[in-house]
Amino acid sequence: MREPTTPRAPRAVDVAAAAGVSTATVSRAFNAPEKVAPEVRERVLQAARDLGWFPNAAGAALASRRTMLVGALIPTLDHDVFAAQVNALQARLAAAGVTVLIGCSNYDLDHAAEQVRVMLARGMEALAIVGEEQRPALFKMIDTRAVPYVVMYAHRPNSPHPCIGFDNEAAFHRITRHLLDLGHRRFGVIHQPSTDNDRVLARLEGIRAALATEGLAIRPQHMTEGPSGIEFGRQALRSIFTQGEPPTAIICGNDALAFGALIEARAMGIAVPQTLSITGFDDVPMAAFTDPPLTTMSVDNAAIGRAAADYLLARLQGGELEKPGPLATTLIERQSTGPVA
Amino acid sequence: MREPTTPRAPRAVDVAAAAGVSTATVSRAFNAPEKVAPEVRERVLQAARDLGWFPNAAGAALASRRTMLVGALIPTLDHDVFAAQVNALQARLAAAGVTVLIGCSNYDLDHAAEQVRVMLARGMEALAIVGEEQRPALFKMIDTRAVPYVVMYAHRPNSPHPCIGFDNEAAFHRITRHLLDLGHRRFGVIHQPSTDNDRVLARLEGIRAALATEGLAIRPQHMTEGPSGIEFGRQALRSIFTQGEPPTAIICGNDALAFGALIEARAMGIAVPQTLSITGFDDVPMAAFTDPPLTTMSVDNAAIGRAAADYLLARLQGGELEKPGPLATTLIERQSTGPVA
DNA sequence: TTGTAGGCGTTATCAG
DNA sequence: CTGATAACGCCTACAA
Repeated sequence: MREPTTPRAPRAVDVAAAAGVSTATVSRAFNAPEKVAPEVRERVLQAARDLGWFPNAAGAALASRRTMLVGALIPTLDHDVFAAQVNALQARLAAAGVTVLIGCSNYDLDHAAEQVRVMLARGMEALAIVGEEQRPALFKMIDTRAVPYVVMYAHRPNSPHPCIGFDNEAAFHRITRHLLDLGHRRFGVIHQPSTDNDRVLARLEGIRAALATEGLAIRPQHMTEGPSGIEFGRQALRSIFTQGEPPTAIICGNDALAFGALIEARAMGIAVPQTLSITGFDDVPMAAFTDPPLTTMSVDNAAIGRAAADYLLARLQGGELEKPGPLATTLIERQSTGPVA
Repeated sequence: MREPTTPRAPRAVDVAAAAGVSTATVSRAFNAPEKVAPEVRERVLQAARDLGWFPNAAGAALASRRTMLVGALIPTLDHDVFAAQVNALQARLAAAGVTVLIGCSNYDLDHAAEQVRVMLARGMEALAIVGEEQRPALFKMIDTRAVPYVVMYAHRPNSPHPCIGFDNEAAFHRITRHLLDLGHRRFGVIHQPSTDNDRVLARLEGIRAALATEGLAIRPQHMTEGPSGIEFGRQALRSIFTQGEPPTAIICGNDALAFGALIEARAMGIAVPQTLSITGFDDVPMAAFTDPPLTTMSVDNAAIGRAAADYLLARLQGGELEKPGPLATTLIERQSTGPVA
């Protein structure tokens, strides 16, 4: 039979009374154990255990002016890439006693700014934000409060923000170069929605710039934009192949889109890579096992999360760090790309 | 040029002074606008905007004894299933002004209990926990503080906890039945680590019970347990097919394992479904596009998150609800299963 | 409708 | 090493 517990949580005074000390000593026993006589400390800890007490964070935050809270603002959790980053960020920060609060913007800039407001109100000591394309008000709030922050996932050389991520433009320049080297001259692109999305925009720019070095450009009808996912990849490939002379290479914004393209190519009897080369981005586990295996770019998302955590932790410790450099991406050449026929 | 901002955040008194009212009115203007004269309210809101002020959550929590915080404890974010649930939970709760704090246990029970301790210390008003297999201390802490909670993802008919999820045992009973109906009599299983994992255990029990109705059981060498993922799926299939008379049907704990089995079967020249039937679980997007398309079980994870949010919200509003029933799962019959040869 | 004043639970300062 | 005591920022009776 459960005793009729009072839902009221025990407080420091209760522990103090039980241990026969003052609340100051209770506090010290938890936050600065070395300042308390071992014997007394043990008595306090025991009393706390008995009562099931631990410091109330709101009270502690108020008094100490430290919340030990860091916020992570991402588009959505429903995407491997962001989930992996946050997961790593969180693991790293947790080890330092910092709790991570996650906010999702659902790719909506106003929503993102609102989330940051909430986070700041909740006393985040630092922030990790995905994407530098944000409402000015967002960065203004952060600035006003002088909260350390880092832009995660993307890294743009001339960004005014500290960024931890890879250079999207360079990465897609690299992919495009790979295809150019294989002799391709007619390209198609299947990409995610670019509105308010600096990463996608940078990727498109990387493709454009690489092609321009050879005096090439993509025909408008071979540029397709739509929801990230297998379904749109299929649709887009079919659309591209019914719009005049088809490309010999298609660059996809991520692996899911590439899977869709691969599937539809097979359905349409288009030989990959003999007739058409296809590239992805992310290198998800399945990419190695499609038929043919997908040429794609590997990004270490966990490393991004860890690096962001380390950067923030250092800033919290007071350091004025210099802006981090870009993280590397690796082109994984598999069999979905080949020399132009 | 940015002015030399004082990093010190403005407080309610500052706003009060600026608006020529008392702090009580400032508070009311934010928390009970209807109790403030429209004109005064506007003045306060304007002053707050000018100063960039919003209530400090720690102070508010302390005074109001409400944190508007709900915790979600999951094994890891690095898994579609949990990320989707949390994403939906969070979206729903955010609409009610509640912030979600996520904790990851990494499948470690001690870590999970520790996370709950932290969450409780931070004043969570309610908790959503994945899995009912937990340290007794975890539920004791929750009970002691009389915090509303719900076990998410799994639903077991006789669980002492309020559960929002599907019945793992019934789901795998159903899959097994499907294969039995196709005439299969020799089975193999490829599943995730079962240690401390009630969902996996329930699934295995569902398979066992279904087979028992036909007087059948799985040979030990055809039961394989390992890390969830394509790689182990491949390995396990190969192992199963080198251990005496092979099964004609293999039940996998999730789609990733099934993908691995499918890939390895193809590599070994085993015809699916003619020689071997394979089933997955989760119905991830890719499942519809493997060769052959995968027979699997569809679970609406977003619905689980939403239902958990609704349940918790109702509890928070004071209702003593009855325990929710199980959510449905749907068998998606594709071409990776067929009649026994 | 508005103001006054006390308290929420902890930590930090300063004596002792 | 330990104990009073005063913040911390806000909310909420209660009184006006």
